Amino acid sequence: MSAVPELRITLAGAERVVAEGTTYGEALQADGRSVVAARANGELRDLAAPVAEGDQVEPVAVDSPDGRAIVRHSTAHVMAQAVQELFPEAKLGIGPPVDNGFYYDFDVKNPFTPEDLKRVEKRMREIVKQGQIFSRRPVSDEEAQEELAAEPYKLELIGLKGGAGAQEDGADVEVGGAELTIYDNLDPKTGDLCWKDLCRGPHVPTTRSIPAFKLMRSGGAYWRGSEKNPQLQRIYGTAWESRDKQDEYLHLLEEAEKRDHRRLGAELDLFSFPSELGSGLPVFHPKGGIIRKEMEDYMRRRQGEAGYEFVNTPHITKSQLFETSGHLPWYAEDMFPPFELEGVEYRVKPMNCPMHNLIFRARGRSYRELPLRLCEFGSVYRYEKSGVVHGLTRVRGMTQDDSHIYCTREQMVGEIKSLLTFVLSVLRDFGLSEFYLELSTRDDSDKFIGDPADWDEATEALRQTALESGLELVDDPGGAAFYGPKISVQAKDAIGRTWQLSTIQLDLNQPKRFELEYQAADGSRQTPVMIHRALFGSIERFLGVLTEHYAGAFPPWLAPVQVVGIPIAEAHAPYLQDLAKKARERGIRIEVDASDDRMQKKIRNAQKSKVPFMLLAGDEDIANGAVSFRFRNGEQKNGVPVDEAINEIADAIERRIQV
RNA sequence: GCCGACGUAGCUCAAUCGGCAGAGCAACAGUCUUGUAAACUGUAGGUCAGGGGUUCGAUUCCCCUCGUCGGCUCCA
Repeated sequence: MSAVPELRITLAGAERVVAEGTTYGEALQADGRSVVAARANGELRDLAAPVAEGDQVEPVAVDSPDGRAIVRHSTAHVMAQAVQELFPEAKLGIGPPVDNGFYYDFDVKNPFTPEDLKRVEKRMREIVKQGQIFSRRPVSDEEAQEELAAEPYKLELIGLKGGAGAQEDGADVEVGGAELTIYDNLDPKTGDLCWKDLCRGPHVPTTRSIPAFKLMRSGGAYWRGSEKNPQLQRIYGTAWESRDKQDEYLHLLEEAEKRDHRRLGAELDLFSFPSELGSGLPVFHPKGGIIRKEMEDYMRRRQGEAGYEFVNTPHITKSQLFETSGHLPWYAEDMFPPFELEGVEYRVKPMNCPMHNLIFRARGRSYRELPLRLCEFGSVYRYEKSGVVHGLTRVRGMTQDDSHIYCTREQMVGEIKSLLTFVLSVLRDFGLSEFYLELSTRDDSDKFIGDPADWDEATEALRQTALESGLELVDDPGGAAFYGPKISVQAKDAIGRTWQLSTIQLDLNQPKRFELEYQAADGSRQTPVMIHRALFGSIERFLGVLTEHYAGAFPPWLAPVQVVGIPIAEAHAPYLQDLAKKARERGIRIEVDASDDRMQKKIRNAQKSKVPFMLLAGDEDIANGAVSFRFRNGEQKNGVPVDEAINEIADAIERRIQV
């Protein structure tokens, strides 16, 4: 009898010798709970897989990003099993882990109802409790095709294996590697096969290794992400390494719901969406109007300081202008339909750039004028498809703080660089502090116009600047505007969500199409480079984002009402009216609540409307020429002399601080 | 645009298995007024999203339109 051969491996940096046939789980002494998989030579593996000579082995902790993804992926399998048990006719699509959870797509005759989800979740809990074993089994293409003959979508994936594009739509989760594998779910007592799925893995060892999960919602989803394909029914769920983490996540969702700008917009009387106007067409009420005005005033000042020139252009134009710009051939389905006047076709504008081009072209331009920075709060209208309209973040009528900068090719890089600095400084003043950049480029699709060489040059200029900024840069291939590549600034809000705000787009096409020219120092005529720049994205969207970022509790400089004066009793109102008069002279937006509510009710009302400062006055304060603060967090500061109080408020407004 | 859910007073929600539509808050009126999140009493408020159909009778059942919400696709 020969001795069992031995293998040398490296475990978490230390050399070890183990018997052949040892699994990663054994080598790592993994419990399948805190450690759910292994990483061998960089590859994720099942704990049940055998080690190989020379392996570098690391544990994959359940609370690591990979660990969570594995738990989520395994939970998706459990869900699919439950669905097929309850709905035997359901055909499997794909079921990958995603941020915070997972989904699985099914082709079913009838979409899932909330009751269906409850049943599925109940069955899932039974499966988890049963502790079914995830067992990996390599198969040939032919074997897989035979075993999965009843799963048309899986068959399609087998055909795609390794093909380009498989990675983009999540299909690689099913058929990622060189060889196909099927995961069998086995009854832990009898070893009987309960269910199986084509899958790359790895998985947690048993369904008991899934610590916490919950089904969230269902909805339609196109097969492989294309609207040309049939629509499947997707169920989303969340799964976590512990019940606590899951509760934390669910709590975050609740928090996000409370911050929803659509809810706060109504509660704080900022804006509304009258259905009489049509979908995606907001109106701003006086309080929302104040915030907009503050935003716009601020932008006017900053742009004035930064060498921008203010222009104005109309909302409609002859359609011909958009032929020239290239919008109609490439962008028409996003535009409102034309209407005819005096035998000529007109359009509502979806973008301001063509009109700014006409201003540039209105007379001969000299290189001495460049960079020429035209800016406008330009209202544009886009025919957004009915299913995508969403609060202020996706509307059909919006105002962009739009600017078009015309410069020489030599100035291009410097101009983009200073633009990026400008953009970030503005966003910081609005209280946003965490950013990353996204570089949207063209791919080989035919929705882009112009010479690829021009695109390359423009893309490189943007990339160079983005890299120099030191901010994280994420690639977004195929995400460019039809006329040029763009950098977008993504900002993180107070609860960690990111929003696309500013965009900086380079355009080497429109200047040619509009035959824009300037005269260079040597007397020659040159085509300028054009940079599109919307800093807020749109004023509407930015206001929506700020509303969610601040949860409606705007910093004093933006708050519609900055101060509410609250008399302790009716007799104290005139004193506060005097104070209010003084404060208004300092530009402070103050109201005195002289209603016949009781003082406590007035505080409650002011608190609910998220006013930054409450100033209370009763006999005691009046005797001392003072006033008492109540802040939004409930703290108070009593007996502050009136002038001092006004100074404190004026100072907070001026410095744009949050209180 | 596609899949699904939903639409009752300004807001949040009841009720009617087809038979005169109800509450709290908000609004309005009156009474009351002392220290940091809800005083009391009363009044008014609805073509039950809009249109069509079935029915003796529709807010309730069916169809269409509009709008909202959750997804997909798309996007500032």
